[in-house]
Amino acid sequence: MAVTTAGRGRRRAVARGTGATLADRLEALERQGYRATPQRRAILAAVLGAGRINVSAEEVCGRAKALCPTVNLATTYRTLDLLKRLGIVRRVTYGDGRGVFCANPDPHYHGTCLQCGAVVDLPRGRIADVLEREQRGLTDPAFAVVGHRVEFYGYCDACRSAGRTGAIL
Amino acid sequence: MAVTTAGRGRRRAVARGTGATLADRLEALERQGYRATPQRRAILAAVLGAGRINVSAEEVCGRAKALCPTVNLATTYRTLDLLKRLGIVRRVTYGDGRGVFCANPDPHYHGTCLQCGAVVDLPRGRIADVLEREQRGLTDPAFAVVGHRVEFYGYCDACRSAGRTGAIL
DNA sequence: TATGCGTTGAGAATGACTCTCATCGGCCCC
DNA sequence: GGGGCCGATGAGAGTCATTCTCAACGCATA
Repeated sequence: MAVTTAGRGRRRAVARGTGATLADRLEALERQGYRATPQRRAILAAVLGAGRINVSAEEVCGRAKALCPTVNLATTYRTLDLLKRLGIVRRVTYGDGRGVFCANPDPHYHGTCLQCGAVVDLPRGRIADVLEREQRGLTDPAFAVVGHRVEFYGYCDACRSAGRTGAIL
Repeated sequence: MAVTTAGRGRRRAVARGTGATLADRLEALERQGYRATPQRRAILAAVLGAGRINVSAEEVCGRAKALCPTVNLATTYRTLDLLKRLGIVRRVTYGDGRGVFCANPDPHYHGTCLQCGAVVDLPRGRIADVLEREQRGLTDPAFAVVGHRVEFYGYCDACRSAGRTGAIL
């Protein structure tokens, strides 16, 4: 993975994240010995094209089809799984169990819209530091904590703009 | 274990939080106008009997069958959904999308075992206060936060005891 | 007892995801 | 250039968790 200078000021050494372009990620794929086929390019471009909004496998397939008509749903799942294993994309799970994919491989949190179910990337900010500190102090005889994931509930921009904020938590 | 209408003689199944017993919850069910049928009693007892370990619908069905042999998987899902709507049980989703149910209706966090996938209730402790304070300060133009959920990763007691702690995050 | 309706079991349907298998198509060696 | 190897693909079947449908059951009330 080509490490860009974009994340220089960050403490974490994972600079492949927000700064990594489509080309960077395709290069990473090839460096691991996998072919950058037209289908894989289209699928990766589809995930990247969604920006901060996380997309389902079916959505990725639809978007990828517009770029490469031969893309198939099975190939989409296979490719997303491959990209996930290589750390190029992440998979998160909706409250209802549906999986969505995001192109931001850096640790971050997610916001799930209570109204439309959209999953949006959120910056970790100070919360991560606080949680990591607290997590070390969390001593429970029944469970040894090694990491955490936070999911925020709320309303996405589109639903708020449309005045749809009535769903209950 | 027989399904009794009152928790007579039994220790409280869930002594934390509200301290609601099986009898309390059945009463809540009836107060809302629903019948406390043998199947529903068995299903509720099955969830309560799991204690701090959260159980899948299939597991609940299996445990409930031991108490009331006529319990069916469809009835289990229906009843769990009803109990969830009444706030008597909670449903949380595994990382892989599978749903598990817990009898603790109070807000709390969950620990998912990286090795065996078990989901364990964890106390919120100081983390909740810290997160709620931070959450109010989280101003993002794309998302309005109203609540949060934390999932910790780690190793459950059984896996640690057996030395199975090799799974990667 | 009769009636109404909430609840049930069985099994089909659904939706997300995974697997299988024949085929395609780069790449390497001759 | 030709042939073989093997990774990658599309189509469709299979799996798994969950939900829906529908006829039958059984409790409560009249």
